[in-house]
Amino acid sequence: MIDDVVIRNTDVMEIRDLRSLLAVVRCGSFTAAAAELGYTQSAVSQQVAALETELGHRLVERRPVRPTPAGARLAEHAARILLRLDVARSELAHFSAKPSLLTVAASPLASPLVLGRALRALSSADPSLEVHVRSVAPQSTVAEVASGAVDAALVDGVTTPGEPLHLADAGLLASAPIAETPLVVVLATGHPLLRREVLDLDVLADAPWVRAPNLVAAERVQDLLGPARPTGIVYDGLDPVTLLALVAAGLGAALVPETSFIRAEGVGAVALGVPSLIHRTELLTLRGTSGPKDLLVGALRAKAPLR
Amino acid sequence: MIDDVVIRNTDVMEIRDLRSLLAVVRCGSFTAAAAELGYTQSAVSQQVAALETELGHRLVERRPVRPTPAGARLAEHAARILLRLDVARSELAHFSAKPSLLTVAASPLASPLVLGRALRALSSADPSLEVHVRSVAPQSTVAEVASGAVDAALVDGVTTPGEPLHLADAGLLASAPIAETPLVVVLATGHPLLRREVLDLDVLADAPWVRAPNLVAAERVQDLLGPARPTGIVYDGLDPVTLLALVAAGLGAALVPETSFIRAEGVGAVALGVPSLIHRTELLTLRGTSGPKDLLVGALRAKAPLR
DNA sequence: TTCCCTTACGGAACCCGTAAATATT
DNA sequence: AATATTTACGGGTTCCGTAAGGGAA
Repeated sequence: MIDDVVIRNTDVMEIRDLRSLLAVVRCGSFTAAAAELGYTQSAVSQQVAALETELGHRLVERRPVRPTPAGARLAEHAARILLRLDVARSELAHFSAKPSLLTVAASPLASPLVLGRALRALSSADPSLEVHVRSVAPQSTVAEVASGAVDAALVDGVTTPGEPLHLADAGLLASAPIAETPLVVVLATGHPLLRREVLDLDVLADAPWVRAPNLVAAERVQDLLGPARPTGIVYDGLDPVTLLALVAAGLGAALVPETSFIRAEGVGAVALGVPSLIHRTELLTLRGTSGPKDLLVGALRAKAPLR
Repeated sequence: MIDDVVIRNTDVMEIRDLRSLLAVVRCGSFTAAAAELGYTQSAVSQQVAALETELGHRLVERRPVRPTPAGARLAEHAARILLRLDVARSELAHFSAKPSLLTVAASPLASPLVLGRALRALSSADPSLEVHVRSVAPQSTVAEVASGAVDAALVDGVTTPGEPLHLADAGLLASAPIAETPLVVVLATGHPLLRREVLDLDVLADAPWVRAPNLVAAERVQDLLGPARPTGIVYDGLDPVTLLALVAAGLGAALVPETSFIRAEGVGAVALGVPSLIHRTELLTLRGTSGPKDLLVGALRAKAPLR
């Protein structure tokens, strides 16, 4: 009759609640988050409310649903925790099964020629090994490896020479350097800038760009371009040939790794005159597990220009 | 009547279970882990059993209680997840409160002179600011900051010149370099090796050591010494003067940062002839929060020899 | 009104503690 | 036999779903 009220299991934050918070923050909606999680809106609402009372902070503003600073920070932690849980589960799964199937993801511009040569060496070494390769956007390679959807992933990105890409928490996944390639600016044939030997970024700051976030994650480039938003269009696909076609059509410039492999009608390339920027390829795998992926790691390191 | 058996919430691993697993692995005993967690042995047993069935792997061997490879790996993940949860909670706590009390932890050999000068500058700049300083072993500084027990921590360790100490997951805590100091070997006065200009490690490999893991975390040194276990005694305290007294008593050599501050009767020092090893001090704080600790960061960076 | 989140409430599942059983030294 | 973990079982709590309530566009 008195206050036999039990506030709440003021225990530690639990994974369930953190996952719901993250879904709400990402979806911008309780309803959508619930659908994604397989709960009712009510359940998600209660979970977030429980977190908020437990922590004593409002985590998301409602109408519109938008994270508070505290909520955004907590969601960031939650994302890393959930990623680590994925990795943990995937690693455990590999403790028992050891199939003769090797699944590889590769971002489209991640040194496909090196991958090709390595896989060829692999097949001739062990013809019974079945290999599956899939193209994914660089942003999703970490999740693919972490969830165990693939055994290994080739990723590429823009960084400074010798500097790793820092794709996940240090030590969460194993990453091996594979290649570093100069960056070039591709332009439509006949573009006046093509006459130059090298191109500096400030020359290109005002030029229209064809941005392809799924092909070249270019935050580093944007940083150097300064606060000025690059003009131009966005190509959201995964196909380098389409990107080059858009450039050839005169829609703007694009930044790609120099590779003698990709040639296209109607485009020309000029070296990028920014020595601190380079295109780098790395191989991501789970740590502390063994399997057919180790063969790939070995073959790639053998073929790799790096080290 | 039939099989209305509900196997178990095959959901995600939950924090509670992971924490119990970690406690069991660390304690080497279900009973001790339960006591530490405030549960009964039975509860801990059930939690670990639940994890094992959910993941389909035996995680700890019983009698004696010892983690399997899979369990050890999972416990490692669990430790990092729990640390991140601590950080998250501490950060959230700082989103509201902003007291005029600054609490600092420092490992004993972490450039105490620099800290002193910085704190003096701080006090004269803001006399109303109350400052508490506490000495802790270097191994526990991360936990102190993560749990919010202190606002900042000065840590020292042995590393390679220019190389950070890598004390936590990258980006989990903010770390600022403060100082790098050469390492010296201290020996009892009259020791024949004191006549040399520099000492190489192989000369010292067979010599007796006074190891002080709470003063100089020396895994890096052990690595270089090779598989041969150093002989000698272990000093488990936090007091450099006691360490020097043990050395002066002739119990063995010790490795400490060169500092004109600490002088003791009966010991002499020789430079360590291993240029790849250096003593480094860093300052750890929470990220994304502000408070009186920012003043300390500023004052230390101003006084710091580095950068 | 409509949409979306919150609150109320009830039932089912979960989780931990007590206690008996079992295994190892 | 003593110590330590597992299993059985019961009670209290938590948690989610249904459904009603409320506020903003």
